[in-house]
Amino acid sequence: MPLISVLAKMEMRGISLDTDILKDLSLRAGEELEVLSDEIYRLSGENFNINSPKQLGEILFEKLKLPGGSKTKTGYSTSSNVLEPLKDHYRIVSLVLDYREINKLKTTYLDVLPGLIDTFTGKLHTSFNQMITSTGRLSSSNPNLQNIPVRTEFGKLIRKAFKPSSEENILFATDYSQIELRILAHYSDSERLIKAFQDGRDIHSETARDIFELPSDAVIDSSMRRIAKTVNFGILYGISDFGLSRNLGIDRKEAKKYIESYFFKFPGVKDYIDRVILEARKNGYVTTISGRKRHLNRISDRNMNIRKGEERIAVNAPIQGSAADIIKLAMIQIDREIDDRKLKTGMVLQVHDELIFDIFPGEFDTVCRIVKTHMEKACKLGVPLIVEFKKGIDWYHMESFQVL
DNA sequence: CGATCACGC
DNA sequence: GCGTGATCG
Repeated sequence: MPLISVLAKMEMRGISLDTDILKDLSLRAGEELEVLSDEIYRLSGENFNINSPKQLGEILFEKLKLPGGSKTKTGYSTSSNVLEPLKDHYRIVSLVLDYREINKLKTTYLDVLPGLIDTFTGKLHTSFNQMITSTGRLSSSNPNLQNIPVRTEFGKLIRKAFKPSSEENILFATDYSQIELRILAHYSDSERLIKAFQDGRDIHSETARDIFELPSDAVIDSSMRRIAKTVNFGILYGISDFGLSRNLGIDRKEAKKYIESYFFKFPGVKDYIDRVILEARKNGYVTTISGRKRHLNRISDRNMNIRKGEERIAVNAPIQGSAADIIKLAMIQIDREIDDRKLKTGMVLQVHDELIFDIFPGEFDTVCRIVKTHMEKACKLGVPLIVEFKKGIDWYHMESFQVL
């Protein structure tokens, strides 16, 4: 059951892009960048290239003597992880972060996407690559439509330009809820994790209760939930205290406490991690739910950094790769049923755990059922697979709804 | 062309 | 953990 024809159809179908919206946003971004750069130059007492990490580092950490200091071999690190903690104390840092964000959006999306519209079809056609990633995920390029901004409000506005193929059509988006953590629950057979998913609980709040040792009815504030969410992601990525401390902006010792506390509360997860690493050492590879292999030739390397890196891959690859397997199966089955029923609705994008459709008038309810069924039944795990639904007149104005 | 940075999951 | 892409030097 090949996926390739599904991808080919998605690529050929393309997606409609309203270039007027992007042109307007680009203009606004340009004006904002002008204001920001003028102010950055004024505060630093000279003009320089803000886009050059080297020049920026010298201005911030040598000329203005901001605390923080060096990091990389090429000089000072100016990554958002370094700048973020400084932004409330130094206005220039806050301006630089704003500049970075807007400049990124302008140069990567606003000014590029309009030029990639196919002159013949009038649409944007990405390439979905099946042979690139080491885990079995797809990748998308020219343009990459798997990294369209969603996090910041200005970035999210870009999604207003992505529209269905006609005024009558509707964009429909479905995504797997916490698929990777559910796969972890499945593989680890962790009682706590499985119970939480079976009861339909908020998994990050649940984790917060566990690692902070709070009663089950305790109210979880946003900062505790944020920490728990980062810990959960860390677990999926094969976590190190170093990585977690960097992500949370705390010291390693504290990060280590969170991890230990997590493993104490979720012993099944700890066992799974140990098990999959042993499996990798024995076989030289790990596998996904459908049997895809990820080879790990350096899992027993003498160099600890290399070894630990391979171990993180051994933990993450089966989880990330199984999620990719599952959504691919769903895509094939959805495509077949849409085809069998001679519907005009088409799949337009896949974003790892998410599918986006261009729905034709009159087909809405049918397509919702088809997509829900095939996504939720693509694979039987020890926990339910849950899919969430949104619809809208463009990729920005998406409203959640239930499919019964 | 490697390094750095930032966007997504 | 997995990607793509812009920019610098």
